[in-house]
Amino acid sequence: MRWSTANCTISRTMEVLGEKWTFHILREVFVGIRRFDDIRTRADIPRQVLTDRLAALIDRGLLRRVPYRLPGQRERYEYRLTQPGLDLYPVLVAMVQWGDEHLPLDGGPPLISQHRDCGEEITVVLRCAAGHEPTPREVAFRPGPTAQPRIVESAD
Amino acid sequence: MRWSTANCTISRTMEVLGEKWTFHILREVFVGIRRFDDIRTRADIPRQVLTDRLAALIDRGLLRRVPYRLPGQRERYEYRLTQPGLDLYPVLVAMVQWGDEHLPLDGGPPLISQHRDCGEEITVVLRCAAGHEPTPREVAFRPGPTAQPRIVESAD
DNA sequence: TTGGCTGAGTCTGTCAAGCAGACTTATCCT
DNA sequence: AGGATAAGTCTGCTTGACAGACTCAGCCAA
Repeated sequence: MRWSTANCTISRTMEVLGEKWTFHILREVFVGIRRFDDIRTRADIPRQVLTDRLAALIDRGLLRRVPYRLPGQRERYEYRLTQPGLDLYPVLVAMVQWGDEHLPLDGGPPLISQHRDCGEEITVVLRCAAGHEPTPREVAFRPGPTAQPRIVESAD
Repeated sequence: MRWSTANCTISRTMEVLGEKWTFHILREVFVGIRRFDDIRTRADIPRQVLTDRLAALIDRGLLRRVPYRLPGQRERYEYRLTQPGLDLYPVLVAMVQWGDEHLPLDGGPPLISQHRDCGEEITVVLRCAAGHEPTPREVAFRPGPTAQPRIVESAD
């Protein structure tokens, strides 16, 4: 394949999600842990790093700060998912699914995602526009409209 | 929630996939780029880092080294996905899907995944065991069998 | 009204990791 | 013998991760 990957979607996505603690933070927020110290102590993230990552996630529009106030406390902020953040759900579920299969714990998974309405467990499946559900081997990548021919440096 | 995340599947998965260049490398291998220098120049990864990541991915069982020989060249090795590696396909597709939606390029995506048999585009969908296809908001996490009560340090 | 508590940070110094650029190695071809 | 090539290793600089201490704002109780 003679296509550049300079503008690849994976690269652009990893710009936003690619740093070490990002998914840990998103996991916490997804399960309902929204406050700085709760996230920090549960995920065991260094303060500085958490500060930086939260700022980046807000900057990128995946989280937003929402004021809250505990009785007898001053107003503080908690972190909630925006719609773009919520849309990462399939990524999280796919990762958990992979981890539960390939890095299993004795006794079963520590965390299960379920359909709120019926309580049944949730998985991700691959599906093509024609309704088939291919296995990974039945899938291929092809260049899209904005694929760029790769620039090969000429010898000089 | 008073559950520890010390053994969370996301943590265990990120141990394997969480470093900066890992997904870039997997992307290359998924699209059929399997050789050291091809991966390095296309993804623009420092040599040292690529060496380290490939070794880690082999160590974790996501890639394997396969000997090959170009005409008039000595035998070398290329890197191919193992079954656990191939099983990451839904994660990659979910990430690409998210990126194409939330970090779009003018003119459309640079890379499209398609069903090999029918050529139709592939997406991931969330589905529960009862056959529903919930949106992210209709989904919840709950502790599984190996969830551990969180240890809260007592003040002393 | 002073002093302490709490959540959410910032500051500082150390140490590991990322990275670029040069060098190495093994094999093949001419 | 000399050159080409793929796949590395080596060296040194720079950036980021991290722990531990410090800060800051508002609230409360004495």
